Amino acid sequence: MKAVTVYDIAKEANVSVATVSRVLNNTAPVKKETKERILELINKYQFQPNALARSLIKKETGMIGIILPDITNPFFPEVLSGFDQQARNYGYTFFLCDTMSANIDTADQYVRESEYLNVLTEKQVDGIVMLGGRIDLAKPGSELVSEVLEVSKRLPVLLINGNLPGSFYRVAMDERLGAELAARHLIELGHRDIAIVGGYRTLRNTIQRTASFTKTMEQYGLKVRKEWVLGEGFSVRNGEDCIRQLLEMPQRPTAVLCMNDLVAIGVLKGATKAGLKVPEDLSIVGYDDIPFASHCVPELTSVSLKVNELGQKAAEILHKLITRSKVPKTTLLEPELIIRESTCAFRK
Amino acid sequence: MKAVTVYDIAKEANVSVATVSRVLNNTAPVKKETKERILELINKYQFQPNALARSLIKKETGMIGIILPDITNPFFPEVLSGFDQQARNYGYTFFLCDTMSANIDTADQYVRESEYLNVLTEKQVDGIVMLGGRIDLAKPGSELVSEVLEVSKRLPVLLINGNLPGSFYRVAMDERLGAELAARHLIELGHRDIAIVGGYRTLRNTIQRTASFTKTMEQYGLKVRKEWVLGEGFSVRNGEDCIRQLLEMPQRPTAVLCMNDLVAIGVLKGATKAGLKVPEDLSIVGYDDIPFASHCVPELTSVSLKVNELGQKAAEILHKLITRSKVPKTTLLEPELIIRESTCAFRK
DNA sequence: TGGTTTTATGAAAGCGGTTACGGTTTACGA
DNA sequence: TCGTAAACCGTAACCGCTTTCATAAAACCA
Repeated sequence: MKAVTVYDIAKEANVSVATVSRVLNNTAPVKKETKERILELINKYQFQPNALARSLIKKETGMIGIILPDITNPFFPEVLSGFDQQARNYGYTFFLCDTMSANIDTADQYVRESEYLNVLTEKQVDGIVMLGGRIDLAKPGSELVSEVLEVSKRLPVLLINGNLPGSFYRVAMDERLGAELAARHLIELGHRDIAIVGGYRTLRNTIQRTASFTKTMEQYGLKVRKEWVLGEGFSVRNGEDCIRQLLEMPQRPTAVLCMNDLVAIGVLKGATKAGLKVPEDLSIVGYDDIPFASHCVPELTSVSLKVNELGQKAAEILHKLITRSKVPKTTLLEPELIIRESTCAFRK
Repeated sequence: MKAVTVYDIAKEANVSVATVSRVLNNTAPVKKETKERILELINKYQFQPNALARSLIKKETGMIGIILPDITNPFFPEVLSGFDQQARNYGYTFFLCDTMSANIDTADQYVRESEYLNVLTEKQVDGIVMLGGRIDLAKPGSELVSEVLEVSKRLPVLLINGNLPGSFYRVAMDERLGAELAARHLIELGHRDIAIVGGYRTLRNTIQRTASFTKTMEQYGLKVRKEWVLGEGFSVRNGEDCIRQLLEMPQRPTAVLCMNDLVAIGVLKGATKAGLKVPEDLSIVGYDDIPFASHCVPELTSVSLKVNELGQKAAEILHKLITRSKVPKTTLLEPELIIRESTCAFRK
């Protein structure tokens, strides 16, 4: 069944394709009865203009690409949801590009990001959002970075929570503030012995949070023990590993700051299994405030990134970039500490 | 900065665009040295063929649309992940179309599905997957159904877990088997008083599971109390509501089958808060086996839909449809009961 | 060696829209 | 009544690629 085109409509309406196009786009005045005749035919044949042809000449597609490492991590759907809410208002549709589904190693993931960058530009997307993944870890001058830089010359690229300030447009959370809020909260509850677990020691957010947390502690005259800063990863499993290690130490912390909620859940799980009561024996602060944070037992105190808002903001900024509005290189959002049940005052 | 085109390459290589196209697609023999010269230029200018132009004439885009209600529900990312793993092998990129982000009411959602159907066909996607949402609830003959039917005349449409067998291609879990497995498990643990909570009474999966569960019970000479079949929804909140209601009844069940894991988590949460021990005082079986099911305390016994596999299968089938291979109208996958810690033998 | 196939390439016609340009009408004010 | 601006509409070029058709040269075969 061949699809109907503007030519079919034009012929049957006894007008030129130009006129059809004009009523389609409301781009020039058309006589009322002509317009109605055309509209009727459009309706009759359920005519749908071919977006490819239109985009080809208009040089805009209304398509955006989002590259992220793993849609299975609940953090990302939340960002996506916010992004979608906002992007929809601008009429964008987006490609979801998952670079990690199916547990592949990071080298492969590097290739994936690169591949997607290619596919997306070939498909002529209006803009690209990169979220997490290798680009967050990449060093200035690395191959991936220069590739992204190259792409961003051709079309808007926005990093969410990305690294390398200055080189790229990015929207991110104020990591320092988040860690500071967590630190203040625990310190004010009377905790002195606090561990920091999870994350990657080479990742910007982990570094910044750790630094800020330490700094805040120091402002209160407290120290963070080196051996209590541990973990390499963002998974539940990682949290379980960490708490096991911590509980084996001669000196145990009374509170733990986790680099994300999955890790926090792991810690919670591990601690509970080891017979500890949370929060009485151990206070836990998560990070990200994913939806499940409020569904744990006990409900998790967590630094809320207002992730949804992050997504919304990203869509807003990307749209500005696409429409060539002035946009600051970096936009920071303020996190908020959501105090729930997994933290309480330290009791001797 | 204007993008480089086949013409630019052709001119500089002293050949026609046809030849460039031929080396690009390996579609006809080209003299070796000519080919090399062209390849070099392609590399030199980082030439990327415009996919729009190509798709316009080839009548295939390598793009797929996935319409789902709420990416924030962890069930969907898991399907997506599986879908992606497989779709990638075929070279597809996909649009994520969320019809519910931002908590809108269902009427609005109806419009969204319809809108996306339009947008996707205009963008000339090669196929569409519909997953959950209104189409699952729609009655034969309803406006949405006839619309989807109309679309599916033009391009392959695949329903995951969809309703209306016969009318559409669909891949789904064997709901009857899942409920049967859960029933058997609980019955063999000695439970006699079992509640069924969550879901929507008008939804196929809820109906089928309830029927199958009831039937299995009857095979053992047991009955399901009417007042213990309750709940309208798939949220944690809904689970909490249900368990509260159940605990207020004079007769309490000793086990609960939940229509998904979110509901199960709600039940777990509510029961724990009410001072019950899970599983000693109450056995809970979830449904879906989302990743978090294994992260709860206690870890959740759940009917595993092997959701990832569902996604993979969907991609496989959609690809077959796109390439016009023979495909059965309905494909059923077998669920599996994952026994963890939230169920145990009934003790008087 | 002459005929046939295969290789190698270009010219040009699309794919399905949008839009610049130009030519008629019609409307309107003086 | 006439001049000018606005309304209305068609022709044709163009977006960037693929593909058919035709042609010429090279390779193969008897």
